[in-house]
Parts: sequence; C-alpha cells; structure tokens
Amino acid sequence: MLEKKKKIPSLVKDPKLIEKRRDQIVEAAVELFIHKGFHKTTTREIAKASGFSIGTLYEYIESKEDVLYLVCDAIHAEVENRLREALTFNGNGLRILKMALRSFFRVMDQMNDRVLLIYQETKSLPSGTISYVLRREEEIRGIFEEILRTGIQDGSIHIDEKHVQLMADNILVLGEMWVFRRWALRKHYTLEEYIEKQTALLLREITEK
Amino acid sequence: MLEKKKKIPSLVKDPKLIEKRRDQIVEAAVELFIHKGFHKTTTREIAKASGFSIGTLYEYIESKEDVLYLVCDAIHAEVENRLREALTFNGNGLRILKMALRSFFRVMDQMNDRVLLIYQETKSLPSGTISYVLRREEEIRGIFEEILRTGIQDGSIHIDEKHVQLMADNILVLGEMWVFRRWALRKHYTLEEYIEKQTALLLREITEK
Amino acid sequence: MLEKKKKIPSLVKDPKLIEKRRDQIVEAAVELFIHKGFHKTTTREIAKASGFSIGTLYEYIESKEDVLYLVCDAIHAEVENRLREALTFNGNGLRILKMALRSFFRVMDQMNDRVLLIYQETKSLPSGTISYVLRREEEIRGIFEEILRTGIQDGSIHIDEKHVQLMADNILVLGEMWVFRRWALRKHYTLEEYIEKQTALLLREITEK
Amino acid sequence: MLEKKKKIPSLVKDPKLIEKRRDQIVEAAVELFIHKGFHKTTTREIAKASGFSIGTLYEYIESKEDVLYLVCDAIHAEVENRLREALTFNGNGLRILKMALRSFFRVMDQMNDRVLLIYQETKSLPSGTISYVLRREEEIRGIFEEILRTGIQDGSIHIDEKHVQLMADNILVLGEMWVFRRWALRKHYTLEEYIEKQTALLLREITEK
DNA sequence: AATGAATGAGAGTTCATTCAT
DNA sequence: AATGAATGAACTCTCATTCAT
Repeated sequence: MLEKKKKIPSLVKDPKLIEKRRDQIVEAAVELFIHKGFHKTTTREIAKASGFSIGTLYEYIESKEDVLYLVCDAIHAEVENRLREALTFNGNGLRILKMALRSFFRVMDQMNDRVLLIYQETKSLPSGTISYVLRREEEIRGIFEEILRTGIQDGSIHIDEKHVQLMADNILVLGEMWVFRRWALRKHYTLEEYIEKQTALLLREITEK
Repeated sequence: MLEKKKKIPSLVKDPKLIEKRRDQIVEAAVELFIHKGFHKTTTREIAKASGFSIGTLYEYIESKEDVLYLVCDAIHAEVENRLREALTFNGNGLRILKMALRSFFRVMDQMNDRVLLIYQETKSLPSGTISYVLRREEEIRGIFEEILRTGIQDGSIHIDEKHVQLMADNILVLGEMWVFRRWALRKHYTLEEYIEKQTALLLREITEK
Repeated sequence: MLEKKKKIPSLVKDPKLIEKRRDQIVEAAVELFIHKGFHKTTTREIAKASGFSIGTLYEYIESKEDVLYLVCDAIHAEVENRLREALTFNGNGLRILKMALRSFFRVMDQMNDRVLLIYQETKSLPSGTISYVLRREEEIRGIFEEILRTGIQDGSIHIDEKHVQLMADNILVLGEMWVFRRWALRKHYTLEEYIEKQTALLLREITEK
Repeated sequence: MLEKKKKIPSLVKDPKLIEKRRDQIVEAAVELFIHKGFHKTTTREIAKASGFSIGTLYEYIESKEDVLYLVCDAIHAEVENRLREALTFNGNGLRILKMALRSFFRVMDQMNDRVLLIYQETKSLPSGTISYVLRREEEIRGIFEEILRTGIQDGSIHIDEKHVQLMADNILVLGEMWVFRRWALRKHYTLEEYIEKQTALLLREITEK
C-alpha cells in the first residue's frame, strides 16, 4: 500500500517550522491560483503573498509544481474534514445519508473556487503525485460508500451491493456539478432547492420497493 | 443577439484557405493540448505539427490563445454535430430521449480527451471568448430540453416544466461524469453498463406515475 | 566625379512605370515615416499605402532601406526645387539674398516634418547612399554661396571669400533651427518675426562697414 | 511643477546597486547606440556589453526604451555638468558669456556623437519621457539666458529683454550646428576658428551701440 | 534560516523578403 | 507586371531556479 502523502524534501530541519511555512504558502497560493491560474502565477508572487522572499520559498519546496501539489492536497483535506465534521452517526443509514448529502453539497458550494481549481490544474501536478490526489477523492467517496452500506445493513436503504460505487460516484458528481455548472444552475435554483431536488433523485433510486 | 462565433482576423485573404489552414491548426493543436496541456505546448510545436512554419501559423491567428479558442470551438461543434447526426425523431419523446442519451454518452466516451481539455483550459481562453464557448454548451443542453418538452407534450414524459432545465443539466453532467471520472468508473462498469444504469436513474425521475 | 543619384535596380523594365511606381512609394512612405518612424513602419504598410501588394513593392526596390533613400532624396529634391522656384535674380546680390532667405525659411517651415525626418533617419540609410544625400545638401548650400559671391562681386555684400562657406552653413543651420526647435521658438515668434530677426543677424555680418 | 526625472521601476531594492548597474547599462548602451543606432542594437548586446546577463538587465529596466531614456538623460546631464563646471563667474556678463560660449562649443565638440544620438533617437523615447528630455535642454538654454540677463544688468550686454530667448536659442543652435554639420565645417575650420567666428557673430548682435 | 541579485533557456511574436502562380 | 501566401531568423521579454551572503 502506498503512502498517504508524498514527502516533499525541505532544506529546513525543524518540522514544525516546515508545516507553518507550508501553511503560509498554501494559503497564499490558493488565492493566486484561483484568480490567475497556476501557470500565470509566478513563484515571486507566491513568495510575496506568503510573506517571505523567493529564496525562503525554495527552502520549503523544490519546484513550483510542489506548491500545486500542496495546494491540491490541502483543498482535498479541507473538503474531507469539513464533511467529516458535519457527519453525525445518529439514526439509520438513510437518515445519515440525507444529512451527509446536505453537508456535502454545502461544502461544495462554499469551496466552489477551490474545487474548480483542482480540476483545472490536475494536469500540471508533478508527475507521480496525481495518484495521491486521486486517492484523496476516493477517500471522500469511501465515506458515502460506508454510509450506503450502513443503510443496506440496517434495512433503510435498498440497493444492490455492486451499485454502491456508482451510487457514491453519482453523489460526488452531483456535488461537482454544482461547482462546474453553477453559472447555469443558479439562474434557476438556490443551493437549498438544488439539494432538495437532487437528494430526491438519488433517494428514489435507493428507497424504492 | 450575439454572434455565434468570434471572428479571428487573418492576414490571409482567401477564406477557403483560411478554413483549410485553421482546420490543420486545430487538428494538430488538439493532440498537443491533450498530451501536454495548453501552457506547455509551444507555438512552434503547433506550427510544426500543423505542417507549416511559425510565420505561417501567425498568418492565420493573432495569438496562441486564439488557437485555444479555435480548438474549444471545434470540439464543441463536433460534439454537437455527432449528437445531432445520431438523433432520430421517430417515436415519442421518451423513445427519442433514450436514443439521445445513448448517443450522448457514446460521444462523450469517444471524445473523452477532447471534452476534458475544454474543462481544463477554459480559464486560459482569450477574454471575451468564454461566453462563445459557454453558448455552445447551452446549445447542447437545448437539444435535450427540446426532447424533454416533446415528451411532455406527447405524454410520454412526466416532469414539471420548471424542472426541464435541471433535468437537462443532469443529463449533461452525467455525460461529463463519464469523462471526468472514467479512471474510477471503468473499474466497475463498461460504457454500456453505465449508459443503462444512468438512463434508468434518469427515467425513473420522468416516467413515474 | 560621382553620379548624382544612386541607381536602384528594379525587376521592371519600363522606366516610365518605375518612376510612376516609385513616386507612389515615396508619397506613401513619407507620411508613414513621419508619423511612425522608419523602423516602426513595415514594408506591408508601405505597400498598402502605395496602393499595391507587397510583392509589387519589391519589384521596384531591393530592400526597405531603398525606400528610405528614395524618400530622403525626394525630400531634398523638393526643398531644392521649391527654393529655386522662389528665386529671382533681379537686383543686386544683397537683394537676392534677402529674398532667398525668406524663401528658404518658408520652405523649411512648410516642410518641417520632412526635413526632420531626414535628420532622424540618416543613420538608417543604406551604406553608401549617405554621401548621395549629403551631396544634396551641399547643392542647397551652393545656392547661397553663389548668391553671396554675386553680392561680393557687385559690391552689395562685404564678406571675406574664405567665410562664404561658413556664412552659407550658418544660413542652412538657422533654417534647420526653425525645424528642430520650433516647439520652443513658436512660443515667442511667428515665422515672419523669426525670418526678420535672423535675417537682420546675418546681414549685420555681411553689410557692415 | 513636474518632477525632474522619470522614475523607472526596478526589481532590485538596493538603490546604490540600481545606480551602479544603470551606470553600467548607460555606458555600454551609449557606445552601442552611437555605432549601430537604437533599433539595430539588441537587448542582449546591451546586457553583454554591460557585463551581465539579459535577465539581470531586465532587473533594472522595464523595457528597451527605458535604456534609451536613461541614455538620453545621462547625456544631457553630462552636457549640463561639463558646462557648469567650466563656468566662472568672474567679471561682467559679457566676459562670462564669452567663456560660456567657448566651453559650450568645446563640450559639443567632445560629445559630438552623444549629442547627435539624442537628436536621432528622440522619436523612439518611451511616450511621456520626451518632455523630461526636452526639459533638460531648456535647462541648458536657461544657463545662457541667465548670463545674458546678468550682462544686461551690468551694462555689458545690450539686447532687448524680449530677444533673450531667441539669443539663447541661437547659441544652442550654433553649438548643435557644429555637431550636425561637422563633416562639412571641418573641411574649412578648426574648432577654435569656428568658436571665434561664431562668437564674433553673436557678440556683434549684443554689443552694438 | 533568510535574503534577493543573478542567471539564461526558452517563450510568443514580428516582419523583411521570396517565389510560385 | 502583379499578387500574396509562405518563410524563419531574430527580436524583446519572462520567470523558475540558484547561490553567495
């Protein structure tokens, strides 16, 4: 089994400091990448927005691409964290799923720009790190698969085991849809209406007799 | 009402030649952009792959970004054309919709890389052309809205008029899902299985009593 | 003794046509060079403004620099022609000189931009043609030298022969001064005031007891 | 009141270093511009002649045109400095004027190529800096105006106040004449002869009864 | 650990000139 | 004699990365 994270070498020894500085880098780079894109953002800009010099930036990363990896990893982590925070495991699987869906769509809404960023710049990730980023996403899908299986076991959800993954994928995609197509969707729906409608669509699939 | 296309100025006068050369450019650039991404592809590579010199390339475009616009426009046009070709208007709305869904998913499958390209490089489009590209997509959604309305009128589809757009959006997104998440989906489904499953999901929504 | 003009080879045989086309070229190029400068004007622009294609342009010249030579030569010729046209050889040398000065300053005023052009782009002339252009200027100085000598002989002008050339040079320079420094001079003098003042200055030198 | 100089932004922070490097740039560029002209000199040549890389060059300027501005500004400054150094304020206005004229003509002679350069490349100056360069020239004219007024007040120079500016302009032009027409003038005069002759011409104007 | 001046390969773009038609 | 599409050398400028301090 592969590592969860790719280790990026640093010239600095103190791990605490590395983490602190990399947090600064990510925070600065996210904003820059969102507004200008990865390629149009310069390392100088990243350093400046991070609050230190270009030389210092390169004490904590090896290349500009490393910054993109740190950024993508951090965004995925945040999505996952926010989602997990919102989960309650009170009630049966169906009930949990409803809450999880609501939470997930809301997180997608709040993190719109960040999620979009990941999809647009994936190709620029340092070779070898793409798999790390994809694994993050499977992690999130795993959350929903788990919930679905909980529901199957407690009898609140009716779905064939072999369709669990597609179901979970559908959930992720409907969440991403709100991210990708918001310019079109927001003309006709508020977030809450969207949540309600898509939840109904998904539940019809899994609660039928 | 806005124009359908943006006119890109050319130093060459013969419109036939312009079209021919731009076709060459698009064909070459699509492959390059898919494999290397827009930013990592150089204008020299585009020229060489197109079969002429860098000077000639710039007789037909004004900037590298213009190539991206031509590429995105051509891909959308191809999606739309392939979809329209596959449409038969025999039978009622529901029947047409089924066939359209099958065709659409197949086109998405065949044009996987190209569709992915559009989503990843949209941000790099020359300012002002993004709206032209988005309009292309609405065109495709319009096809499905039309089919849905046909079905509503002939009684084969039951859906509230105000949800027609969301329905159409869902269709597009499920198509794009096959593009974006194929690496995960193909582990468990063939294209045909995916089509069947997702069609069933969508139809449950619109054919219910 | 050298030729008066440099022969520029042409692919076209008919001398009449060559002259006609080169007149078109010069007329177009003068305006372009004045407004944009020689280097910032493209051969395409020259061809277009001349009323024919870039290919045709190169039937009548061998290089862009040739156009500059044609332009400079034409401007000098025009200065000389206008000056000669205005000359009357009635009266004594002093009288003729006064009229010649007046005419010269007026020509400089009217041809301001063109004269400025020559001075600014001389360095870009094709190597070997600079001498042709300078000779043109000596021609004009020769006119004044001749007038001065006429005056010396008829006794209306008192000046040592060895200062005739400096005197003629001074005249040319005071004319060019109106060209080069008009932005400053025009704040305080009209052309006529300038002519009067500078003529007085020059005459004091040559009419003194 | 406008600033005396245009501030050119630099990526380097240390002002001392900026000044040092820009001095290197100017020194190198002056020679190149004199021999090849501004347009035929490449930025790489400037960098190389300055003793550093093209990247370093662009740490101290924003564009090639900036180099031209720095060059023109430096030349004007040098003219002014050399002239001021040579001025002694012993004696009456007339005496001072004579010395100033001698100094000015000598400076023009020594800086021949440089002064020529300014006149030939003015058109290529970055838009907005021309006024800065012109102001430099007025500064020099101001020196002569001041001397003339000193002479008027102490009674050694007789000239109407309203002709002070034209007089000063004439002085500048006679200086520039030695620059522009030296190829012709040097056939007949040494610098010292020229100074003597032109001084006599000017003084006749202002010392007459 | 932090700085920032220096580097130079490489990018997009221009344009004088050619030559087949 | 006229056309204009094609060429490619050469230009200005950028920016990720290094390294002496």
